[in-house]
Amino acid sequence: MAVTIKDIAKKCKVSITTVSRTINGVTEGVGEETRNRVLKAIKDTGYRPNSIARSMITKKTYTVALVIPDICNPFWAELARGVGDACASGGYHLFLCNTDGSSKEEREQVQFLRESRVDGIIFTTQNEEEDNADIKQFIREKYPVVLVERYIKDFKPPLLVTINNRGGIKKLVDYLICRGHKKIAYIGGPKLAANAAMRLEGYREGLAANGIQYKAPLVSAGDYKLGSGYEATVGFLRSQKDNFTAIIAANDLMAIGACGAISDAGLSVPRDISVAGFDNLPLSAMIRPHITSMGVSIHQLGKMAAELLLERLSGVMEERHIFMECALSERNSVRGIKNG
Amino acid sequence: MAVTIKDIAKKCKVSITTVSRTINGVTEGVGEETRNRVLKAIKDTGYRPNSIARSMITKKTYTVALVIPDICNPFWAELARGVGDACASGGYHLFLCNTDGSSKEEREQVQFLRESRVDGIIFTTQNEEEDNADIKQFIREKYPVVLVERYIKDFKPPLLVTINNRGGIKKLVDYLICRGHKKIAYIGGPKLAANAAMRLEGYREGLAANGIQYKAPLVSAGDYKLGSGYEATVGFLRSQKDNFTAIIAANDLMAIGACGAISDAGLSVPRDISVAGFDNLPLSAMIRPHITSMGVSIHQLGKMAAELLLERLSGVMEERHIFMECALSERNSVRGIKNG
DNA sequence: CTGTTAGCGCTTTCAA
DNA sequence: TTGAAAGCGCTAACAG
Repeated sequence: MAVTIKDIAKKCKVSITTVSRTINGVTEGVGEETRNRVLKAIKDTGYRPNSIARSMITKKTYTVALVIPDICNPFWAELARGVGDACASGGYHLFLCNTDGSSKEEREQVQFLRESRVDGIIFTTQNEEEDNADIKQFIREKYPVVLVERYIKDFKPPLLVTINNRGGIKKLVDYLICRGHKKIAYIGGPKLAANAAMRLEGYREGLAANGIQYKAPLVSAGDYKLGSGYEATVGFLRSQKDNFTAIIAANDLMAIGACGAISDAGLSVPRDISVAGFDNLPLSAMIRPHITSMGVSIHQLGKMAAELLLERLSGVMEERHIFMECALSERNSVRGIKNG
Repeated sequence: MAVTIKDIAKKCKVSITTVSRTINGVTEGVGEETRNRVLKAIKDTGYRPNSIARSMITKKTYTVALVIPDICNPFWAELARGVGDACASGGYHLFLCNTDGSSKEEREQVQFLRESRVDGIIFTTQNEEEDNADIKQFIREKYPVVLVERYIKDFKPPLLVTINNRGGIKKLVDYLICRGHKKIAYIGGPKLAANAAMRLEGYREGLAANGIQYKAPLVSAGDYKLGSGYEATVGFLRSQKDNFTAIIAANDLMAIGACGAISDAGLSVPRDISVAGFDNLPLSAMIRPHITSMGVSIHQLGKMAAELLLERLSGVMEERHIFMECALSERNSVRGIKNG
């Protein structure tokens, strides 16, 4: 059996209150000598206060939950690290929950909050299955929740971190056009994902701003996974062979898939076709070719989300919406051309 | 304030004992009619039992902690997913802790166990800083801990999952030799890592078994990170140009780095130089070239570790050592040659 | 400066 | 079939 506050009290012949005070660093109300005796007993026995018991009274667990689709996806891993770092700095611990996009797991975590196991939750990504009724309800009840890149129709959550998707992709289009490309294919995200819609908008807007006509055959919908980028590119290569000189993928994973397809077709990136991605995964700078990508610091994204949550948990009740701007990381998957 | 068991009891005009029984599915001792009334009240109020209070009595949290160096490393992410999946299946929740290899964070988690916030811990990787005194002590005290790929000198933990590093690399050497390679360079892991030593042993053993002499200049020590694979390869290319036709990297990340260096030198994998890795990361099958790699299923590795822990938590006290065998995933970073 | 007392929300004997 | 009461390990008034 683990040693408890009672054991220490008995050992030192003081009350548990005195021990409690010592543990909690309450110097006032404990004599120097007593205090040292208690401290020594704690050290000798290896006593650790039972934080479950403590939580029961304080209603604080110093624990938060992060809900993501899949930690194996480098984007979520990076985000999780940012969240984890911020939590650690703030003295919080982190629950990890992989949902694979299912809302069942999300509900699980929400229960966790109700069961007072966590002080707050960070939800990421759009759940495509339903209308987020649970989360909406939950936020209305003032539970500490922060949403990351999650857009709920007709509902503005008090704590939200988002990326400028539309603006980011638009800047990427501008960039490609500056580099001489005029025929730019686009591999989008899942039809139901809100941020995919925004990215697509950015693409259209970018073309329009440069007086280039939008062409449906040059747009394909992927699922943000590598394979779909590959497939889409195979499709472009088959049916649109000479109608594009560059591909923008709505995320880096699909851009990597696109590069694979191009390479498998015996062509070269960027010599034959340029490819640009979105998200700016650290991975994109590691592989060949290094993928030129638009994005925010994902680690920072996670960090900010966690900081927002911790602030809220420390009592700050203000609404906050952090809107992160994208920056270009120019690498070598895009080349300049003369005649698009 | 959240609704408690008391509220339900009051609402139904029964004792909290009756409510408790209903919550816990104890049918004996609760009348059909009473039971339904309670169930209805629970549903109406959205009551969730406070699991902190429950844990205090039962001494169970249904929570385990996973301690890894860095979730951003795809190896650990994959492992974490395996652990997470097994935990979810068993009704457990998962704490994630990134240590960056520092033992401070590890100690943190151990405290967590002492504070009865988690029921058990999975520790991964060798801590290179010290002698694992804390963990050893902890295991001796019979705390539920499972070690993954962690080798502690003169100490056999009761619950352990390891990879056949030596045998795996040896098989990889055999494979390359079968494919005609005789001059095989090797990029090892960190000098202090126990599994790096085993992998190096496998390399030497593989050469010896095939009557090939070990040559120190063809061996370089990396740190399991991509950059070190790159650097090592640059070194080989500079000073050992014609002395090798293939490179074995002690992990896939370094193999990817090696491919990058080769490509940057204007050479091609596998045409000019073959590269093989270890770990068999899913990532290795996604990039170009697809990296031929030896390894175990990382997801499975994590799953087994978690299952071992959950078994232990369910009362099984047997010692278990799972020794996972490696398998080759033949892809296209290695080519057969006639004259090594 | 120190201790007594009353819970936190729940489970678990033990009686009724 | 039910409930009263004790207590998990701790904090937090409130006394002394």
